[in-house]
Amino acid sequence: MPSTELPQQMSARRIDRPVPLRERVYQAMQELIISRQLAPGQHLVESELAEMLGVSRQPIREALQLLNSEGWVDLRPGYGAFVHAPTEAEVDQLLVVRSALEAESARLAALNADTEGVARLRKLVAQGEAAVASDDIDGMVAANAELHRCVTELSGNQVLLDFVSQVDRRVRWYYTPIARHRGNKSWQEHARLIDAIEAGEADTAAKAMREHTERTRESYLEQRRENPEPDVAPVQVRSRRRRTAPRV
Amino acid sequence: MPSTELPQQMSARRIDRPVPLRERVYQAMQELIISRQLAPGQHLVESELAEMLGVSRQPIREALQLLNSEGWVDLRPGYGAFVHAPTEAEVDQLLVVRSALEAESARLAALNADTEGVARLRKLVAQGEAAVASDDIDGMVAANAELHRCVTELSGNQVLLDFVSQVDRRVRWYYTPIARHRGNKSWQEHARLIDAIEAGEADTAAKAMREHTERTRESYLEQRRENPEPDVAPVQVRSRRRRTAPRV
DNA sequence: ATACAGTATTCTGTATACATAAGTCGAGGT
DNA sequence: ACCTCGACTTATGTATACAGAATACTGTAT
Repeated sequence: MPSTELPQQMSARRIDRPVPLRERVYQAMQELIISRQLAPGQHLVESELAEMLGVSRQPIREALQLLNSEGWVDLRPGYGAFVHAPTEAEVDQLLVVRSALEAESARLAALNADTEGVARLRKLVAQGEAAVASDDIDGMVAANAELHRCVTELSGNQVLLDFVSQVDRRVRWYYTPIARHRGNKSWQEHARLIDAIEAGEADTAAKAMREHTERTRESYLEQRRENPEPDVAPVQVRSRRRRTAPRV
Repeated sequence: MPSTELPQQMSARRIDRPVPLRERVYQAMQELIISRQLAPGQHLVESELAEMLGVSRQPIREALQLLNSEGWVDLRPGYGAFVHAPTEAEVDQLLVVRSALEAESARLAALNADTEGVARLRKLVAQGEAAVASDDIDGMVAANAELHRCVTELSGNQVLLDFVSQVDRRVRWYYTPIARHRGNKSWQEHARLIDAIEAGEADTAAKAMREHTERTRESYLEQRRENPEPDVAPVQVRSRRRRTAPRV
């Protein structure tokens, strides 16, 4: 198994606080999963992970608890941890949840956002359109993610932000191999959304966001059907290697 | 610190699977928190919990990870775990999230529910009304919880059910000391909701649920203001006992 | 009396070690 | 050839032990 570096320091963190290994492990594993280095369905052996990341089993176990609670891995008691393999139904369901939460975000943002907040949104739209114009796909995706996050922040509801963030990370994972599409259209929808937020029209904003996310969802499902990459390793139960060590 | 029994076996569980201690600890601690035996703001010392529950620190730590990720306790790295002390703002925000998620549940239930599902809902309403009639408060609360859960189940969206369940447990915690009120009115609203679900009127159902939960939320906040029990122990930093052991 | 600095203690973070349950492989019988 | 039973292997579950960080206390000086 390849060795991997643990992130030295996490970003938004109190100064000089040594970040516990479990958090670095959590972060590292999440990225390994997103990047498919740990494939869906794969059996995660604690001792292998420990060796791979250069830590003991304990921080691994604690990180696995978190990853499990957020739907990244499945834990079978007494058996082990497995990278979660989302089914198409589950992806769809998750996108529905996101849609509902983001619509609520938009509604609240319309009620709460001040002019400064709207300005932030406008700026992000400009960034996104610029990225589209220059065919900068990563920039497009980044601007999109930030825009959605910004709307949720402007809702002023921290709990909502927590939930949306959680959902979003999972969606982005499922989404990763696909992503890039629906460029221009999407930004037009964004503009309309922000108009509603600026005008303080809660219902309009919610509706705009819902239609926007619904369209994203449809487009996602469509793409996925054309490109049935994901649940390739559906029931791969165990990656048991040879029983006995290979003798030289 | 008083000693406490760990639940011997959990309910919905594969047969003969020994439930890991971490899950029993998680369950036990959640109940200790809900029942206020562990008060908001209280510093949870791992070794004390371990002794109290008769296990080692490791399962305690793993349970704390879960409890943290679900908002029951706060972890300060290098310092310790504290029972989360929800502020009024947070409770409000959580209720908003629940409102949004349950409205979505109702919408989907209207689209998905079959006659058998509607029958289940009707039966629960009957139970609730019976409980109201006989002044059986616990029965009322239970029927109410089951009804809401049932609606979410009928949505056919498992992911949504997971999220709603999580939110619900937290809400119920905040709610515990208050609960009992708004009896009859609430059940009338339920009936209207179910009518909409039966008729397959998604928007009406969603609206009914939203209004219902909004009203519950207002009533909750009102009650809380009259009865400002919760964040009593807001900043109690540490429950350090004596420095040196008391000599006899 | 108050502020500061040093010291002591407690707790967390992490690693190691052992017990147990789950699963796999192989042999033997039908 | 297939199925069943049994032993073995492996990984998880749990406990214990140790190092280090954070905090609270105490004593002293101003």
